This record gives sequence, C-alpha cells and structure tokens, in this order.
Amino acid sequence: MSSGTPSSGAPRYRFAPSPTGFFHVGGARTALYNWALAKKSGGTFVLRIEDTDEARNRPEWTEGIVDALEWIGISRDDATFEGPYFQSEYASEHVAAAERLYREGHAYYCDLTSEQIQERSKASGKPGYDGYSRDRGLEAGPGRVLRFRVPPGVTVVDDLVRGRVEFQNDTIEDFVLLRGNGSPMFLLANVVDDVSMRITHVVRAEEHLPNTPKQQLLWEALGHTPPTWAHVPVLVNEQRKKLSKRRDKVALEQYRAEGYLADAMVNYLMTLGWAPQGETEIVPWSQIQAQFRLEDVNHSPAFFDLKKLAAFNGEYIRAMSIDDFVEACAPWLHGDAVPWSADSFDPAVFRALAELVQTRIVTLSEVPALVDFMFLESPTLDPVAWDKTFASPESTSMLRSARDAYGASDWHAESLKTATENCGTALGLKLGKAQAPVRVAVTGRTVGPPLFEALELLGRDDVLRRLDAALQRLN
RNA sequence: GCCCCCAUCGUCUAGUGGCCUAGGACACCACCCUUUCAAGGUGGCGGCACGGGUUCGAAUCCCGUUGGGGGUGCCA
Repeated sequence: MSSGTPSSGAPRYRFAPSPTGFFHVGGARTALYNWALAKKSGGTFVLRIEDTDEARNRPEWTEGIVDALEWIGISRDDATFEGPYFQSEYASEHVAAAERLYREGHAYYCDLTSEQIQERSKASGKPGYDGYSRDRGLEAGPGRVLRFRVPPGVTVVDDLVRGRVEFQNDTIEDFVLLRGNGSPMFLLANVVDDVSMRITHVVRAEEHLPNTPKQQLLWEALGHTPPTWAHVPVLVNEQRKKLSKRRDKVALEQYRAEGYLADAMVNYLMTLGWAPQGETEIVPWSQIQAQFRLEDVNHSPAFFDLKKLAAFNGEYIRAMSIDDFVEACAPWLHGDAVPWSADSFDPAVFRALAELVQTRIVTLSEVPALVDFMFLESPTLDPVAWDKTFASPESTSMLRSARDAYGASDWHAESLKTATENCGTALGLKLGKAQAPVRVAVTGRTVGPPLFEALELLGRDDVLRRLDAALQRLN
C-alpha cells in the first residue's frame, strides 16, 4: 500500500455484500449497476464478500452469493472475486493502518466505557461521544478503544447520483477504529480494504450515505484521494419501507426457484430508479449496459412491484422460441415435486402442448398444473370445479352425448370441436358452455389449455375412459 | 433529539425553462377476438404534494411548509 492516488488506469468497481444466507434483490440491482459500469468502461468488477462471525461457519452462504450473481449474468470467470476479506486473515493490515493513524495524530485512545459515555451525554444533553479523551494523551491499553480524531471543518461528499452533499464535521462524533480488545471496526476495515484493492468507484445503496463522510475522512487521513461515490436509492415495499427479510420476499434465490427468468428479473430490476431510452422498457442487457449511467439514476426510492415483475416475466416467457421454452420448463417437469410418475411423462406430448402453455403462464412453476392431466392415470378433480359445472342437469346430458359422439368421431381436434358443437346445439348450449363438462371430466379443472388439442393428444381410449368415469360418478 | 436524503398518474418512469393540452409501462375498467383461461387488439380512468419567489414563460431554478425514508453502537 503506497500513499498518493493511483487514479491512472481502468476503474475498479467494488461490490461488497455481507453474506446473510440469501441474496437480496436490492443487492442484485446494485451488483448489476457495478457490473454494467465496469463492463462498459473496460474496468474491473471486484466482488469482495465481507466476512462475518456467522458467515465464517457457513461457507455455503458465500457460495450462494456467487451462484446468485452468476444466475443474473455476472459470471465468476469474468469478475474479480476477493474475500472474505474483512476481519479474518487481513485483520493485521487493518490494525496496522489504525496504529499509523494513532502515530500520526489522527486517532487517540479513550478509556471511557459506554455507560460512562451515556452518562456524560445525558448530563450535557448532547447525544453521542463528546471527545472527552481527545487531549488526555492516553496510550494503548486493554479496554481502551482507539477513536478517530474528526478534524474541524466541512466534509463534502461528491456523489455521482446525489451531487454535492455537505456534512458539518462537528456533527460527526469521534468514531471507534479499534475496539477495547484491539480488533478493528468494520468501517476501518472497509476503507483499508478499498484502499489496498485500489478501488476507484463505490456504488452502493443510499443507506450508507450518512457514513460516507467518516469513510472519506479515513481515506484522506490515510493519505489517499477518496473514490468516486454513488449512492443509489433503496428498494421499498408497499409501505415505503426499506425491503426487509422478515416482511418482504427479497431472496433472489426464491424468485429463481419460482420460475422467474434471470433476464426478466435483470430487466425489471434495472427499470427501478432508471429507465432505458426509447419507448419500451423491455430491452436486452446489451442495450442496458451500453446506456446505463449513474448520473441518470433517480433520487427517490422505488417500490419493488411483484405484479410488474410478473408482467415482465410473462413477456420474456412468450418471447422464447418453443425449443428454448421446452428446455426452460425441464426442471419443472421432472423430480419429486411433480405429481406424475417419471415414466408416464412423455416429452413429445409436452412438446406438442408447449405452445399452448406458453401464453398461459407468468412463471415456469405454473407449468405442471397446466399439463398434469396429460400424464396422470386419471385427472385430479377439483371439487369446486366439479360441483359448479355439474350443478345443472344439462351438463350431465352434455357429457353423455359427447361420450357417444366422441366414440364415433374422427380423432382430430377440429372434428372433436365440431362434434362437441353439435352436441351442444342439440341441448341449446353454445360451445363455451358445451365444452365445460368435458373439460372438467378430462382435466379435472375449469381452466386449462385449449381442450380439443389436448383431447387429440390424450387419445380416444383415455378420453372415453375419463368420460365414462365421470358419468359413473354422476350416477 | 441530531444528521442526511427524497417528492411527476395507485406503482415504475420520460421530462434538465417554451416542443407539456405532461409521454410510456404495470395495475385497473370497457369493448373486440375467443372452446375455458390466457395471449393479442382498441379505447378509458388517472399525476407534476402545498405556499411563496425568479422569469416574458416553470413539472423543470431558488426559499419555505408538509409529508415520506434512511442513518445515528466497543453491529456488519
């Protein structure tokens, strides 16, 4: 680590999440910002996963972040991965930096306990630490914390998103650098890591803005020019509160598991706080990357709207070729969660139905419920659908006459439709009404893919068997 | 309490002093299409928080008010 500014060379954007067991959608958006900027500038995306006590025992948390990033297109081969850094094997570097600050007069030791600080604060009526030990000349010692000596004046944070933000230094208390046990605080470690990794751009959520003057002061005291800051607005829920794990569905992994497409998620995330040029917001990543600028990012928090995400996902699903769609469905058609047995699944049948399924879903997880009747011995009857449909006597008559007509009909969707129409006409039913009993008898539900195509695929034997079973049930 | 940020349809946004009678998207409503449900098509509803300035002219600039949010640990 040398002093001076290594401002020459390509920019280095760091993304520094702390592992918490899941990857936050807000974090995903920030990562995407860093990624887009790094790529378009020919710079580097540096992933530095912060270490925590809890995460140290759970390496899968860290792995989860890398996985999630890869899912949204931030490939592990194309990013610089560093970490976990903070507080582990690099702690000595952090302590050394702190001691240097002490030697050079930028920091001092203090022996006040937090109780004593609270008492003093209460007595004076001013919140926080009052700088009691600034000039007491204390040496290092057990139980003594090292505090930063905040200089007088004003700290100006030049922010690419917010512009110029001024902080009066006398509103910043002398914050702790080293704890009483000598271990470094996060804030210090963070800055030292940024310095030693030659980070030039820090793009992160707005919630960190109030801490920025402290970090900038540290950069300067350490003899370096601070990085370019950019604080992007947070994502909020319907109550306009920052998205939280307890209340909101924030795990990126969860959206993946529910059948959201990475491209749709990425596109949607990028429309929060920013908009691509042109009349449509559904745009490929290449265009986003080319157009994205921090200067254009909004200043106000954005509501993470599940409905709009769903709409995006539906659009992306419909835009897929049949081959791609069939392939994307694969994980949802096999495995333990699927209601049918593995050997009764027929890929050719699914393939024939795929086009009809594609316009009817918002997430891939909805696929099985639309096609299950094709692969089950007998359909799973929805009791509500059954009762509703067969409440009227003509439904039974319709079913009976359809059964006879199908027995004699050509087995093609068009002929089956005509046959059904004719049966309906005889009973005074339009096709919409006429097909309902058949649909429920064959598929178990009132809604689903177009019926006659499905009947053709199922085959005469299977269909007649199901109609008979339904008729029997009605007796 | 103190510090900081924010403010265009319900929501996400376009808008950088005249092109704004404020544009698009999601949601919602209606109609068309239709074998259910979707998809698709057409149309509709709906907004510059408020009050003062500056200016020939303000959604856009300034000030204030109100309302939101965030930060304030020997947490990360």
